[in-house]
Amino acid sequence: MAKIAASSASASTSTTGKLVLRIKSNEGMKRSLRQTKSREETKANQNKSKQKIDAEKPKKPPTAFFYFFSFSFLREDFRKEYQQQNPDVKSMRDIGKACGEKWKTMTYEEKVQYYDIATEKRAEFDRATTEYNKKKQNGEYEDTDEESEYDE
DNA sequence: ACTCTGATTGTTTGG
DNA sequence: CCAAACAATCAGAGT
Repeated sequence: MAKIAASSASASTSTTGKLVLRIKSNEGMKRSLRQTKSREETKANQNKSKQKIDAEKPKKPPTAFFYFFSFSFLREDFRKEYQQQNPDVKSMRDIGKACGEKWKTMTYEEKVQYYDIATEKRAEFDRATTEYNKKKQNGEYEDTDEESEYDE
């Protein structure tokens, strides 16, 4: 069973985006991602731009898994226990793997909790995107859409 | 000392 | 539809 039916509670919301559930062998997924975010943060820090600029494109909200991930870190039990079980483990990646594995083993009901949070967050993100789009319409940025071509 | 990388899955977005 | 990118976390490792 363990089949993640697309008819999830979050799916009921039927947000603007279409939820395409496709479970494929993503084994070959590329993991070489460039987490340039660190640089952005550092850069921002150097810039002393503590205030976040809403004008920027809204960043992608953390997924359910990420919430679970962060939550696990908040849970001292998890970290402590894991460290006790794996004293050799430095920390990050290994725990991530464990989390991922556990995540897959988690039941739908367990995951739905995080999914719900992620769904709500997505709604806000969607709203932010809309507002961002609106702002763009004001002609605030260089982002010249292809549709901006109209006779004059 | 400061900055980056590393790994996990899910969601986003563009072509 | 497919593929690539990017979201947070923290400590280790490199310069």
